[in-house]
Amino acid sequence: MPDASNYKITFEPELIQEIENRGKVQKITAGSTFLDIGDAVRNMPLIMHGTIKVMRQDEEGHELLLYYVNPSESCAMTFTCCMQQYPSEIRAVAETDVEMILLPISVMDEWLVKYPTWKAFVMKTFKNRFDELLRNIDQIAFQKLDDRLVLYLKQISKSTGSTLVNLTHEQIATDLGSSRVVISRLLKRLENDRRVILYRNQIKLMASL
DNA sequence: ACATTAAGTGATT
DNA sequence: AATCACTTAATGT
Repeated sequence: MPDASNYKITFEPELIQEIENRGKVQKITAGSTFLDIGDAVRNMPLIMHGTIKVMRQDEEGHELLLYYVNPSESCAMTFTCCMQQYPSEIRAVAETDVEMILLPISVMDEWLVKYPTWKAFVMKTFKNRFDELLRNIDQIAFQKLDDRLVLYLKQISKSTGSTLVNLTHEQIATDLGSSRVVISRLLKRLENDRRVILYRNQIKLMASL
């Protein structure tokens, strides 16, 4: 039986019970795609451990990082897709090894009226994601790429709890929807300003960042 | 020693 | 800021 105790603060005991009764545990390994663009959404994931990376892709196959889904969260996009059975607009890839509880989408409607905390949870994930997307739009529209890069690096280091970021310039570029050359140049400038130190496959963030 | 992959750089659009 | 073309550096076999 799944253990939903992660969510004790969020949900009332009866709801925790229901989640544990009706949910199934699924583990996915780092790097595997758990939902691709066009796939049908059949389950509502509740993340227990790990991080899922949600991204979008344009016609030429360029990827753009949308957001991360962390433990005690669910994906706002799956709400919108699964309620009306629309195919997924996004791709979700396990950033780390991930453990989650899958809930049948049929419980959505039912719980929405039955459990106030469930409704609050759904609304909160919507609001959080919406706020974040707005911020991202601001960034893309109004901010220069170097600011975005700095923010990106800070976010990574915050979520890994380390000042060492183990990514290639190439990977960063695809996340930010840019090209490797550009990222390399920006990073070089940051290094000249003593805000980072560059290694192969690794970037050390300095306190001055 | 050689091949492969990551990163650096000038020139062009 | 993106792309091309090329160089240099690091790493694996």
